[in-house]
Amino acid sequence: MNTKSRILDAALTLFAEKGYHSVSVAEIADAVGIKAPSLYKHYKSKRDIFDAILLEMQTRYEIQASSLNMNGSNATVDAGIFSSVSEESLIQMGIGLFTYFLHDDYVCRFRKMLTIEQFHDTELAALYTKQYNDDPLSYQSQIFSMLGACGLFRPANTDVMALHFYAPLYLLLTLCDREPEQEPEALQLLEQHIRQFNLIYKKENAQ
Amino acid sequence: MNTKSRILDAALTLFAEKGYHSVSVAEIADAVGIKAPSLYKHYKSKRDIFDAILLEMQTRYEIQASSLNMNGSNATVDAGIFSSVSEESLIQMGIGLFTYFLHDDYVCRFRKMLTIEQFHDTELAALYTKQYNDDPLSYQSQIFSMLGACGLFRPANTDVMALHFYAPLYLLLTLCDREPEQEPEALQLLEQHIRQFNLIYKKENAQ
DNA sequence: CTTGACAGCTAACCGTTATTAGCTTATACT
DNA sequence: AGTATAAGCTAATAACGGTTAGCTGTCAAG
Repeated sequence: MNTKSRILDAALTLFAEKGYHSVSVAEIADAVGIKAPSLYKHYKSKRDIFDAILLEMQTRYEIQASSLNMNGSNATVDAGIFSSVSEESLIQMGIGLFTYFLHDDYVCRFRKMLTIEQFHDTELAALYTKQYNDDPLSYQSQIFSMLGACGLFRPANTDVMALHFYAPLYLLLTLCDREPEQEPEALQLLEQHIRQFNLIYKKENAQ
Repeated sequence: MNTKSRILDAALTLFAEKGYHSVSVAEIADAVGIKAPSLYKHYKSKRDIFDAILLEMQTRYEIQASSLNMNGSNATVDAGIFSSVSEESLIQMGIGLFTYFLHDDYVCRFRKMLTIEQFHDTELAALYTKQYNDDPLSYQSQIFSMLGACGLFRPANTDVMALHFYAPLYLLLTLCDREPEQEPEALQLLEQHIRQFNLIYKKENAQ
């Protein structure tokens, strides 16, 4: 990996732990293994590094999201995948989403950074809300409306269903960001949550 | 209000918006209407101000929590209150908890500050987890286990029930911290959530 | 009236911070 | 070979950070 992206990587790690202001450029340089002034050969200011992280992560997210059709309007989730939806496949979806969010190194550090910086700037606040509230919720909502149309789930307000499905996931995710050692309990609770969710919303006669 | 507590108040406001490190003592002094060195007549360091906020808010919380019996072990929630539990009373409980968390000025600013500082220090992380995850969840769990014992709710894993009830509340709360103008939609969604929750878990023959 | 504590001020200090200037070296291109 | 560009370095700068010293005025207690 070249120096320019190693700087980004080191900066992201530090920003995620202590926040933008609490990290000095010397610290970032140290983590990369160069001296502070050398950073300026690659980025024109400290703020520029932050902005580059933002840009990088945003494009990364959009690629990921559009490949999953998680982006707002044009919903074309393949209903075929869920035509034979089972409890296990729902659990797999939940745990998959959860562990991706939790273990992808970049995603994880970026989320922590946004968490710390969200009140500084309305742009960052909007970004956080989009990535960790609005997009996942509308994605889930679409899935449940399809499952409802297929007759697999009871008819119900799909926005609320999405909230019921996603909010526990979100809570446990932010918990594990804070206390990584609680991950096993969190995973167990997550599985119980999805099982109970399935029990509650699934039509008795379905499958 | 005397200067000493006005300093605490101003500092909390600033820390909640920008985080500890991004706020200078000059800024705090400015907000109070004095010069920076005068602060040192009341607190011996910047860190001391932060610690005073922590102490103040922690005792405030413990008073509030013990009056609601939200504190961990000794659960003696008065089951009588819920002996005639209705959908409306459940909604009132949820919205009451929500608006208290959201509108109490001190509670709100302190939560934001903890959100920003949670990754700095394991003590702060533990405090956040206690106040916004563990305590509310175990409180709700106790309530639901009582309601289950009364035969008003279907038997189910009460920890998961608590998660189902509280997690949406938590998500919407952190959303409103970030985007206060979304409060009306959040409140509406919250009410729908509780209504659906009630519909799902309540025994059909109850009442 | 005197004294002493309190709470404010200005000036100064010293460490840290982001950033710039200018030098050196190595690599790539002509 | 010669030259230009890239990427590192050291040294320096200017601003800002928290903090201390020391002065002034106020006000209550003796």
